[in-house]
Amino acid sequence: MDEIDELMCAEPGSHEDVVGKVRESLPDDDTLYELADLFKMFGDSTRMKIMFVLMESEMCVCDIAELLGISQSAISHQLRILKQSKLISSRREGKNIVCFLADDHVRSIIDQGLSHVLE
Amino acid sequence: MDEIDELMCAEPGSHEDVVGKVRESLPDDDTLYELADLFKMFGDSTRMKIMFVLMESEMCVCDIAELLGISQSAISHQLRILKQSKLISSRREGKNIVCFLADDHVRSIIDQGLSHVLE
DNA sequence: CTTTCATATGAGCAATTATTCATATGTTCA
DNA sequence: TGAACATATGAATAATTGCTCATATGAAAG
Repeated sequence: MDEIDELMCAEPGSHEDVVGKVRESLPDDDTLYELADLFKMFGDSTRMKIMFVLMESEMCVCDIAELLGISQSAISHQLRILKQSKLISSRREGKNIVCFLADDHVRSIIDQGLSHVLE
Repeated sequence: MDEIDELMCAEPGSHEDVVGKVRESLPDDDTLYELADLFKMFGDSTRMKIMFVLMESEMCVCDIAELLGISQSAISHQLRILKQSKLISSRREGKNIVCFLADDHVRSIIDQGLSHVLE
C-alpha cells in the first residue's frame, strides 16, 4: 500500500474522487482475467482461422487442417484450447470428429473486431 | 501442395464441395492477421484493466498506475502498444499525459466479451 | 482380432511477450 | 537556469505459448 501511494502523481485533490469512483466501477479480478483469457483465444491467427471456418460450416478436424494448410497436430492442439474455453464443441460421426461453434458470441465478437479492422 | 493433400481425410467427394466453398469465403490473410493482432490487445489483463479504466473516464498515466497498482513503467509500455493499435490516444495537459479511448469499438468488443464471460 | 484411419497428447524447442530496473526526455515552477 | 515531477524507453530476464515430431488412443471395417 505504501509503495503504491508513492506512485501517485503529486497533484492533490481533484484527481482523487475520479480515481476512487473508477476503482469502484471495475469488475472483480476473476472477471477481468476470464475476459482477457477469452480474448486471448481470438488473438492467435490459427485459432482465428479455425473459428472463421466454423462460422461457415461445421467440419471435421482433418478437413480443417487440409483447408487451412496447417498440420493436424497443430489444429488438434488449438482445438483443445478452444474447447476448454467453451467456444467450440464437437461430436463423433463415424471415424471423424465434427467441430462446430459452441457459442453465438463468437460471431458477434469477430464481427465487432472486423468492423474495427475494416475501418 | 502434395503434402497438404496427404492430410486430407480419405473420405472422397462429399466433403470437397463444402471445403471449397468455405475456403473462398475466408478473409484474406492480411485481414486475418490484423484481426488476431487486434484481439491480442484485449488478451492481456494489464491492457484489459487499462481499457476498462478508460471506459469510465479519461485519466493521466500516473493515475492509471496508482489505481491499478501496477508500475508506471509497465503501464507506459502497454500504453505504447495500445496507441500503436489505435485503441488509445492521449494529449498533454500540463505535466500530465491524459489518455482516452480512441475507438468506440473498444466498448462494444469488451461488452460482447463480457456477455460471454457472465454466461 | 487386426489393421487402418482420424484424432489426441506429451516432450522439446523457438519465438513472443510482459515485467523490472536504470536511465533518458521533456515539462513546469521556483 | 535548475530542481522536481511525469512519462518514455532500452536492455535484460522470466514466463508463456505455438509448433513439430513421435507416439498413443480409439473407433471402424475387413
